[in-house]
Order: sequence, then structure tokens, then C-alpha cells
Amino acid sequence: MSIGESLKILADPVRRDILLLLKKEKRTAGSIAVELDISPAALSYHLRLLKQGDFVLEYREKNFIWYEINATVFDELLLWIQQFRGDAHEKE
Amino acid sequence: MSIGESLKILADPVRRDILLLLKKEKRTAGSIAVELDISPAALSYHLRLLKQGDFVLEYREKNFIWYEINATVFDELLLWIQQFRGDAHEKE
DNA sequence: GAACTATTTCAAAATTTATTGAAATAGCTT
DNA sequence: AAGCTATTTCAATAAATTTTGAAATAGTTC
Repeated sequence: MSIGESLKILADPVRRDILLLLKKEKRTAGSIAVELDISPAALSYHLRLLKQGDFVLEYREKNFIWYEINATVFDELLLWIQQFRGDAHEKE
Repeated sequence: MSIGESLKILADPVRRDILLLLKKEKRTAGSIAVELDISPAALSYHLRLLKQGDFVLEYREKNFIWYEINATVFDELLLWIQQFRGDAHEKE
């Protein structure tokens, strides 16, 4: 997943809200939709993008699908942003 | 400027290319437009967003306007992203 | 396997964002 | 001030993204 795709995924407020929820605890799709007051279809669309970008992981249990945040993806993003910081932050 | 607005600004490939150019050296609007092969009007549109987001600074000299990158804005963004990283990276 | 719940997929509509060409602005030079 | 160069603004168009409601899928429970 490229930086461009990652940033585009994070650029949407609904998707950021989803990540903030999942940061606290894992949730089912339905629970997220209720909490954020969006339709299941809209939620599913955003979850698809988040999954594509590796921002979330999913697993089935009974007939729910649980979603949880994937913290590791954010590292690549950090590196990209750091390149623009001033010389004071350079590695050496 | 909010995180949401900053991310939206960075989500566009043209604007990221502009930042990458300005990271190397300050430039005039015209020079950026030629280098990236986009129309002056389109460039002006993107520069306006980058300015609004404090990603670039500008100053006049003769009848050019020089643009340069503002490295400090990226710090706020780093903090936002860091909140999602795993416990291994926590401050304490 | 029929009924049920959770979620996704689809095509269409709505919304937002980016590009275009033309016209306007702004500062320089003579 | 007229002519020149650089850049921006504007309204219109084009393109990309998001939402919607309906229908489809998938797994569960009876």
C-alpha cells in the first residue's frame, strides 16, 4: 500500500472516526454503524477501504465480523511525514 | 488548521509533488507548474490549499512569488499518527 | 432447510474536489 | 502610463468520492 493511498484513506473524517473507535476496542460492523450514525452500506464502504489500506484487520465469530485496528501501518506513514520536518529532527 | 484539513491537503498527489519539490529548494509558482506539467491555474489552486494548511510560506521578490516549505506543520501530524501506534511506542 | 441476523455488493444519485480557459490583478520596466 | 511577466480568480466542466436503498451473500439457529 502506497503512502498516497494511505493518506487518501485517512483524509476522510468518517474513516478517522472509525479508527478512533477501534483504537479503544474491537467492534462489529453493526456496532460501528450505530455509534457513528451511518448506514451499514456506507460503513461497509469505508471498512473496505480501511481493510485495503491495512488499517484494520477482521475476523469472524458466529455471524458477526469483528474489526480491530492494525497499529503497524502507521509506521510507514510516520516515516513519510518525518522527511519534511526541519533539520533539527534529522537522524544525523 | 485541523488534522482533518491537513490530511485532506496531503491526500492529493499533485500537492505531495509540490511539497517534494519545495523540500529541495524554494521555487516560483511558474517554475513549479512547468516542472510538474500542470496549468498555472491548477497550480494556483493547489498552492492556495497548501498555504491555507500552512504547509508552504510565500514571499514576493520583483514580480515573482517564491514559495518555500514550512517544516513545522508536520509535527502536529506526527503526533496524530503516533496515537495509533502500538503500545511498544508509548511515551510511558 | 426455513427463518433470522449481520454484513456486503450493486447501480444510481448526491456531493466534493480538481481542471480548464478566459479574464482580472499585481508588480516591474521603460 | 503603456506594455510586459507572473500569478490568481472566476464560472463552467470534468472527474473522483461518498451515500443511498434494494438486493445479494454468508453464517446461525431452530
